[in-house]
Amino acid sequence: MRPPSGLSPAERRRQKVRDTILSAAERVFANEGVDGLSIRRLAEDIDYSPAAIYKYFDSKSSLIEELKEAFFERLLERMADANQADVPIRVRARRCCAIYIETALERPHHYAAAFSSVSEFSGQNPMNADVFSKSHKGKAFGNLVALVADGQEAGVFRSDIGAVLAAKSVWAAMHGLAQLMTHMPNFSDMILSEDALEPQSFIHQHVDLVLRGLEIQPTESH
Amino acid sequence: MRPPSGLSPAERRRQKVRDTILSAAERVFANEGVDGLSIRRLAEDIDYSPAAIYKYFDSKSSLIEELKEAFFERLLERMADANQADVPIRVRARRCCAIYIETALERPHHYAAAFSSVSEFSGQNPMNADVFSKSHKGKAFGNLVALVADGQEAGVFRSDIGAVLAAKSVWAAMHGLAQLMTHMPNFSDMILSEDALEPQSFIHQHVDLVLRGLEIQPTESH
DNA sequence: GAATAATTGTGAACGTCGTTTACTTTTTAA
DNA sequence: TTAAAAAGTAAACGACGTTCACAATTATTC
Repeated sequence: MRPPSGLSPAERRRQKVRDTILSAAERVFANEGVDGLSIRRLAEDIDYSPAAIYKYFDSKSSLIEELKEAFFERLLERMADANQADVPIRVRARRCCAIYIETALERPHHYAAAFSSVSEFSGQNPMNADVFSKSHKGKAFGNLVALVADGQEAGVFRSDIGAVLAAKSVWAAMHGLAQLMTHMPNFSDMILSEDALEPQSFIHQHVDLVLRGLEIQPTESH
Repeated sequence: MRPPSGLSPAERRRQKVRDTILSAAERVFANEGVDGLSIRRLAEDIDYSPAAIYKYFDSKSSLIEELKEAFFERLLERMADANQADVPIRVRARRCCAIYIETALERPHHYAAAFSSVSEFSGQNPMNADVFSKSHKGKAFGNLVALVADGQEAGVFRSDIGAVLAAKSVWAAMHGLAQLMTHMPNFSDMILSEDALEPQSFIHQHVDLVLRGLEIQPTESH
């Protein structure tokens, strides 16, 4: 019934409005974060009434959820690019970790929002693991686990720790630096003032220190 | 003029009301976080009008600031306790790191709030470093730097990285795990389900992995 | 084509919030 | 006792997310 393009004109028109809303939200959110983004302001920006937004999104939080997912899609792509099979595992791992932090720093508000709510894990719903592994965030973590497993098989990484657990440690270490650099004004400043080191160099040093803890024969830093 | 106790009756009465507000806020905040804490609700809890709170605190955020500072005071104490000079540096460092994460996990909302706002560092105000080093958070970091320096002098930690930079790496790594465990429902769940490891054991493994990267002669894990 | 149904958009309202203002009551100081 | 300062309040302001009843538009069916 529908033309080969797959979308009816009505559906296309709807998508267009949806995208207008999303990109207006993206613009505000990237600059001012979740506090600067209000449905009413968004509506004014795109010349709609506030109520109109609710024909396209269930709630403000679900709108933001889409922004976050788009960010993690980008993050996943960038990490996949950095993970070329023909380069040594040690280098590959370092590149992936560094690109993770750098991407987070490019969009600090997105990254912060993704880890903003404290989970109240009252009842453990077993489905959560599934929805996680299908999100971009989950896929990025899956790639990291595979990377660690590769390194273990190659005899470069310690095998006395499970690949999943090791990946979690690495992730946590990278996440922590990204979070601190975006959330603490002093943190990056202190780096420059007291130690005369570029932020990027510090990222690499951090990545190196953490991965060194995972490697069997630690490389002498050069 | 004033009695030896140092505080006039009026001042004591004022302190008492202030404490009433603070402890009511603490109770709500610890259980429900910043979203559950509203000035109006707080006022109702302690049978005052909302406007009354503003005779004791400039704003909601400055009230929360006090809750956070109290938490970091506690954190500082706990880390100082774990840092006994007579125990080997390797163990001391591991204990300090573990207690940091565990304390964060005990009060996830406090910990999250302390790192919730993304800094917009438009103009770098040079005073920030000073106010930081005088906060409990800053003092805790100062202790960590001293700990790292100790280890370097003892020939246990690598000296090719500045003590401040190394301390930042370690802090970031610990912070990351605390943050992920409190913010991601899956994270701790996955640990148990897929790897059958207690959260506490995972914390120690993480600490060990990171500190291993800082040590000259990596200890074989036992 | 006209009639019907579904979708899209709106203004006004509800209940929430942090905060301020003008005012009264209580406590302190002279 | 009287003047000044502090503590406490009701009411309002402006902003927020969200819902509801309703008008306008578009799509579907006879």
